[in-house]
Amino acid sequence: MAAETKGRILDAAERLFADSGYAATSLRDITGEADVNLASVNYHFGSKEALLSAILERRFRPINDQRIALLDELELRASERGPALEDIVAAFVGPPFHSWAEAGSDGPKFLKLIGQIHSQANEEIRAAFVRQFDRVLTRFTAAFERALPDLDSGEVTTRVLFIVGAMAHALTWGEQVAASAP
Amino acid sequence: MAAETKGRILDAAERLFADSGYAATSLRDITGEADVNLASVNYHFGSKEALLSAILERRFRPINDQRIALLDELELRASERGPALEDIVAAFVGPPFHSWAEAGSDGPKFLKLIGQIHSQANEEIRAAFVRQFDRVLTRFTAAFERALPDLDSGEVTTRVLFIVGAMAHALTWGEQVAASAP
DNA sequence: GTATGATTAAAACGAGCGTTTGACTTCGGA
DNA sequence: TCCGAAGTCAAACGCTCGTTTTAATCATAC
Repeated sequence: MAAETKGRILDAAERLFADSGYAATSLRDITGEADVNLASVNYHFGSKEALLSAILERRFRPINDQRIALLDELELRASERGPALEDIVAAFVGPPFHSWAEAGSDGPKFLKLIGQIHSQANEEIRAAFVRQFDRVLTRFTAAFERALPDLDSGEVTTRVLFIVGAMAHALTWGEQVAASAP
Repeated sequence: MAAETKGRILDAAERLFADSGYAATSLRDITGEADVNLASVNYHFGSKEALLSAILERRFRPINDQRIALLDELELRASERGPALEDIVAAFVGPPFHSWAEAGSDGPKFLKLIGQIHSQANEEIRAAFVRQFDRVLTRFTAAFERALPDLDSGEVTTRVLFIVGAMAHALTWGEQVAASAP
């Protein structure tokens, strides 16, 4: 029963964190939704914060692995000047949306969580999150700089920031906009 | 002393909400930072949520007024085909960054708050926030549709979403990126 | 069948939360 | 000078929070 309980907690917590944010979601909300005992969160994960880390780990690892793999492939096949800008963007932006399409009805929830996390300012959470993306940002920023040799690296960093922001925001709000579109 | 206390609460709450989020910031944090009595928040504003509304009101009204004024001016001077796309974008994106430059050291904090609010999913807060921007989004979406007659309105809505997201995210994270830039 | 280790259950802990209360200051106008 | 409204203050309210504890239950190997 252990694995099942852990999974139910992860699923419920992911859904609730995505909808209401980390601070606004209580462990009682989570265990109530998952229909498990309150104490099981601390038993299986240790703390509320460790639970969040487990959620991020479960979802982001395959996405970031796929990003790196796509970029590896691009760079193998590319000419000496490196991959085309559009291909790099696609390799960066595609995987999370792809996961969305792959996952069942839980997909959109976890994408909303990404957007949610992006604006949670708690230092420890931010640090854990940024650490997950360190290798990805390093690799992609380097690829972008190679594809955009006329820009200084500060400008490239800023533009990557815009991509991430547009993506995160679309993941957070896209559902509502899509629903209200004619 | 009344006005001074109210202002101190507004300033401190804005700063703390921007740094840590609404749910994660307690009234004791706020009154401690503002060096006022705990009860004064409920005395002057009624509740924690009403305090947030007061902060939004104080900051967003002039920005949105300026956006509308800039768009009015653009449309007055424009040809029959309406203002240029870049000018509409500038009228939309400029005011919050402009406020940032105008405000003193408090400016960046309130811009971070915008990004923070954008991902706070509490329904009441979201509703109050969206209501503030209703007229702005209506006016600008119409202007964008006129400037981009080849796109259907759903695509325009999506692209406005990207602009807002890139902006909100840059406001939230730009400080850190700027600090880490070489 | 019973001992053993892993899991679940129920209850309670102390701390912090938003809010309310009621007494105490402050201070301009009668 | 006194009054009363406006504002401040310390204290407490009831409640929910994350976490811990202790006991009950389960599965499994002997």
